[in-house]
Amino acid sequence: MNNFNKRETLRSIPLFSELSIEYLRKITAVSKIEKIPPHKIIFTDGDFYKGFYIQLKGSVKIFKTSIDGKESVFHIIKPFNVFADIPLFEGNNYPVSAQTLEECIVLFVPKEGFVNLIREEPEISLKMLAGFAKRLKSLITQVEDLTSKEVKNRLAKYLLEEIKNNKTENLPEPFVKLTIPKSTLAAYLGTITETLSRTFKKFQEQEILIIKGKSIFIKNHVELKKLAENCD
Amino acid sequence: MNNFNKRETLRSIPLFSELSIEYLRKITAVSKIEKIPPHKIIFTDGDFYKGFYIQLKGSVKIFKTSIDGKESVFHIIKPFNVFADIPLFEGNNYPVSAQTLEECIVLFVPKEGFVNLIREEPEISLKMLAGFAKRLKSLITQVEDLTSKEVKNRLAKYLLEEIKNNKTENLPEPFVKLTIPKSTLAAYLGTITETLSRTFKKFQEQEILIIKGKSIFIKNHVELKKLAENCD
DNA sequence: CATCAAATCTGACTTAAGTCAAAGGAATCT
DNA sequence: AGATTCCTTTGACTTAAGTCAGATTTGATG
Repeated sequence: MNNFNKRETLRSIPLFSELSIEYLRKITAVSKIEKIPPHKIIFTDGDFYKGFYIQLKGSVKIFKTSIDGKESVFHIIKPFNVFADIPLFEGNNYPVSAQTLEECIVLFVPKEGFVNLIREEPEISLKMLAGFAKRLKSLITQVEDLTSKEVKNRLAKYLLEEIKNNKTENLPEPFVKLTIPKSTLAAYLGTITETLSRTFKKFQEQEILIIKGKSIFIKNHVELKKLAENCD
Repeated sequence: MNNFNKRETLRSIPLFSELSIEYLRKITAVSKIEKIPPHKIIFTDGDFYKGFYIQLKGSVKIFKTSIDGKESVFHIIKPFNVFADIPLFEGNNYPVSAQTLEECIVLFVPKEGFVNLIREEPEISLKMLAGFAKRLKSLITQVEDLTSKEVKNRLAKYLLEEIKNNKTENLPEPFVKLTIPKSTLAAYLGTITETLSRTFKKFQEQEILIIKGKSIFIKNHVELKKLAENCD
């Protein structure tokens, strides 16, 4: 499908990179490359668990909606990251929901037999443990930020991370292109759209940044860094 | 040391329960049972990583202190749980701090060679993956609660969980004995002592519970459940 | 390109929860 | 026991951020 040769693709995924040909074949035999349209729900919190995904193109929102309709966003999945792997080891249902933010290409790996594969190929479990460890750290940071920082600090931190991801930090004027809707960003920062909008406005008034459409140009990198570290 | 025979103790820890005698011996050879006095810092965020711990007796607070002195509590470790295992797979330093809340007995396992052991005994990595998966879920819930619930809801939820843990839920009057100081509970709920104190007061005024010293008697279990689910 | 719907912004208002300061209570130690 | 220190509670005040309602912009679609 598309430009995605399956064998080649699997090789380039860190999780599988050191797998023997034999096991690689086993996985290609059962896994499926899927193209998913934008804004499509991939699975919902509580659905029966079928398997996990490896993101190849586009981004996916991992979230949960509470009884009263409030949405919490835990992760924005970018290419080559794995998602929905927790239930391989805990529980029989998806603990969260996933929705594409744009058109996505993913590799779906059904759970059947995968745990046995892990048992046989210790390198995979070490890679998975490393992946889990990384995510645990990121969630710890998220909890810490939610309890000890204000929205302006969390937004500043997010923007700095995006600048790093896009490698524009050393430009005279670093910038960020918003790839997710503001409503999703708000939920990811643990707030609502109105508050996010007001925070952006404040930043513009203080001449920290300028917004043009989906692009945000950083005017005062130093001040943004101060805000991200909570020393304002 | 004490009533803790090392071999016996290791057997009773889920993580190691299915280990062959040979490996059990390897671990007992390097691991150490330690008695730690109350309120002692075991390690601090940023310290060079030496190994992980298995809680045998007492409870330990896993936390982080921000630049401006605010404390976030991520976990209260109870017996037979593992802590400080993340850096085995990610980074060279402890990402959080740990402090005993009372006198504790722990088993310390130095990192040296442990990762190799995992490589050789796939059952251990599966157990660790399961442990990580469980903690990821708990942190996801924590993030969700912090973003979508108020202090009263989070406190109600905590109390219900404690009732379950102490198995007093089916008594005519369920109760909880606070094993941690209120300041720690406040940080765990993502708030401060003053707010926690006021919330307890409100609950008493609404006759949901009665506090006598360190004991909390639940008068209105139904109402507490409603609060925990955010339908008040 | 005109129209509709969705996303975003703005203003007025409310409120949960934080800050600061001070008073009780409980625990610990000679 | 008495004193010191720590923990918890209470009151008065401030503020960040949520709610609600309406305006504006943007994007999609025929």
